[in-house]
Amino acid sequence: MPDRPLSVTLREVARAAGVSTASASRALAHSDRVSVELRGRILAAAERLGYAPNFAARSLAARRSGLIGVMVNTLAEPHLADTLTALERRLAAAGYGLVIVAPQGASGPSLTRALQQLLGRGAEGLVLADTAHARELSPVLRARRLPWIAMADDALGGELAIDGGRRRGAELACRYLLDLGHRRFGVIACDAATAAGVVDALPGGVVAGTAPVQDGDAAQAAMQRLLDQQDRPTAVICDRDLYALAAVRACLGQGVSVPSAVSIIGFGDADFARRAVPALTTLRIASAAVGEHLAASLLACLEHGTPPPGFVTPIKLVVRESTGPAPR
Amino acid sequence: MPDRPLSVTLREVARAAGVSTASASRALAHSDRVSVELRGRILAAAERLGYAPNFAARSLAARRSGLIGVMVNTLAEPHLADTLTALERRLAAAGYGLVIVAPQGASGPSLTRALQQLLGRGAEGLVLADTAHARELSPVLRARRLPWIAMADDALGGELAIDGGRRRGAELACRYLLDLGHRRFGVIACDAATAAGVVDALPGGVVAGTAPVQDGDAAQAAMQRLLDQQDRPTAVICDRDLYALAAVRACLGQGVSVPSAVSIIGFGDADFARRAVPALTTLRIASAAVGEHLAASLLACLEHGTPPPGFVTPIKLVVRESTGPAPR
DNA sequence: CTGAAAGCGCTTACAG
DNA sequence: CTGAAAGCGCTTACAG
Repeated sequence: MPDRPLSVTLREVARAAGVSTASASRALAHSDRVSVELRGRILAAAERLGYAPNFAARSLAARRSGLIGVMVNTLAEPHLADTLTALERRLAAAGYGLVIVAPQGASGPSLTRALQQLLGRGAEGLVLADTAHARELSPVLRARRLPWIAMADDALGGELAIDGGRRRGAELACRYLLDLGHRRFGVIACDAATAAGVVDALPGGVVAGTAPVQDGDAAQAAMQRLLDQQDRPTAVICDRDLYALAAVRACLGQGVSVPSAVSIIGFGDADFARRAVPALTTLRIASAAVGEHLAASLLACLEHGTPPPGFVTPIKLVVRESTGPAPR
Repeated sequence: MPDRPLSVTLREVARAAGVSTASASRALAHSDRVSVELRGRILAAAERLGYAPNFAARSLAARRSGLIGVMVNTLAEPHLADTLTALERRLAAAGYGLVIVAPQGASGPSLTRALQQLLGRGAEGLVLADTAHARELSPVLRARRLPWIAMADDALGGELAIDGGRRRGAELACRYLLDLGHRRFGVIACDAATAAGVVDALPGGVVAGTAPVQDGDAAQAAMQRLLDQQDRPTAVICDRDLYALAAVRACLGQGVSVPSAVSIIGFGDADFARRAVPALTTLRIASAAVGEHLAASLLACLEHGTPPPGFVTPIKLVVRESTGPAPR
C-alpha cells in the first residue's frame, strides 16, 4: 500500500484554489452560491487535481445518500434487465446510484439482511421487483416513510405501484382469440392469481383448463395434459414466451399442428419469440419505458414529494405465426 | 418529515447498554475483543432498539466501503443475470454489497462518470463485464491498485481475468462437428475476434464463410448469405443461441432441413434452446459458477491480497436436435 | 477488557 | 459572497 492517499480530497482542492472547503463544496454543488471568479478557480483546481468526491462523507454530512435500492428475486427474470438498465441510466443522469440486492426467498433472515443493506446504505427510495417481497415489506416501509415502488399487478394498498401489464395483456389476448372464433381456452401461468386474471377476461364457461407452472418442463407437461383432455382447448394463453415455446413443442411432438389445430400465445416478446418456428404471437411490453417510469416516479417523489401520475405499462399484441382462426 | 431520527445510532445502543460507543462498535464487529458480559448487554440493546448500522459512517471511519463495483454494458447480456445473482449472494454472505453501473458506450463522459461513481462510493474491487470497458480502464485501475476482474476471453495484460469460455467452446464444437464428418463450416459471431477464434480451432481451408453480426436480424441475413453460396457450409457455428435460432429459421424458410442438410450449433444454452424445434445443440456455461468464482477471487484478493487460483469456465457441449452427420 | 478522544471527508447553518 | 466551526455516525489507535 502506498503511503500517500489514493484520492484527492476537497480540502486539497480548496487549498490549491486558496479558498475554504465550504466554498469549494458550494462551488461543486450549488454553483450559484459562489462568485464566478471563485468558482472558476475551484473548478479548475478540482479538474487539475483529478478530484473525485467521497460519497460516504457526502452522505454522512448531507444526510442523503443519492442511492436508490433495488430488490429483486432474481436478475434472471425476463425483461428485468432491460428495465433496470433504463432505470440505472435515467437515475445516473439525475445523480443517483443504484444498489441491488437479491435475497433468497420472500422472507426470513436473507430478506432482513437485504433490507438492512438497503437501509444501511441510506437508500432514499426503493424499487421492489418481486410482489412477494413487496407484500412482506410494505408495513416496515410505510413506517419508515420511504418512497417505494412495487413492480406488481396489484397496488398493495395504495403505495406507488406499477402494473406489470399482465391483466391488460390478458384482455388483449382474449379479445383477439375470441374474435378468431376460439371458444375453448387453456391457460398456462406462473401462479394461480395470474391464471385467474386471464380467466376473468374470458366469458364464462369457455375455459378448458388452467395450470400454474414454475418452469419450462412444467409448462410442457401442462400442455401435454391439455392435449389429452377430451374437450381439448383450441387456444392456449401462456404468461411467458418460454412457456409458449414449450407448449408449441408439446403440440408438435404430438403431431398437433400450430396454429391450425391449436393457437398459442405468449407474453413478453422475448428475443427468441420472433425467431422461433412458428414465430410466436405474443404481448410485447416496453421494458425500457417501465424502467424510465420507475425512475421518473421515484425522482418526482424525492424532489417534490408528490406521487407521480399514474402509469399504464405500454403493452401491445404482436401477431405472428403461432395463432390463427379456430379450427371448425 | 418527523423530527426524531428515523434510525437508531450506535450511540443510543451504547447508552442503553451503559457502555462507550467504542465497546459497542467492538461488540458488533469483533466479538472477541469485548467481554462476554458486555457483549451480551450490547447485542441485546441493539436487538431491542432495532439498530441498523449506517454504512456511510462506517465506510468513512474504517476507510473501507464493503462495496464491490460492477460495470456492465447492458444487463440484458445473456447469462449475466445468473452470474450477477450468484456474485451478489456470495458477496452478501461475506458482508459485501454490490454497486452496479451501466455506462453507455465504451468511452467518453458516460464511462468516466460511471467510474467516478464506483470509485466515489469506495468500491474495493471491480468486476468489468465488458471487454471494451476493461481495455479502456485498465491503465487507471492499475494505477489505483484496485483489484479488478474482467470477464473477457483475453487476459488484458495480466490482470485477473476470467475467460468467457468462448475459445474452448469453439474447440469443443469444432471437434464434435468434424467427427460427424463436416468439412465446410460457417461462423456467425458477434465480433471478428470471436469468429477468428473459431476459425483457429478448425483445420485450414475448411471455412466457407464468417459473418460478424450484432443482432438476430443480422444473424438471419448472414445465414441467408451462407445458404446462397455455391459451396454452402454443412455446419454453422453461432456464438449465441439466439443467432443459432435465427439461422435455423433462415434454413427452414428456404426449405433447407436442419440437421439433415445443415447442422447448427449455438452457444450459451439459453432457456429457450432446449424448447425450440428443433431443440438446439449448444455449449452450456455454468453461469452461476462463474459468478461464484468472481466473488471468490475478489474476496481472496481483498482478504489475503493473493491473486486467486486460475479458473476455467465450466463449459460443455449439449447435443440435441439441431446437429447431425454431414450429408454425403 | 474498556473508555475518552481524535478523525474519516464532507455539508451547512451561522456570522460577518 | 465567504469562512470558521460544528457535526454527520461510525472506527481505531492510544492509554489505562
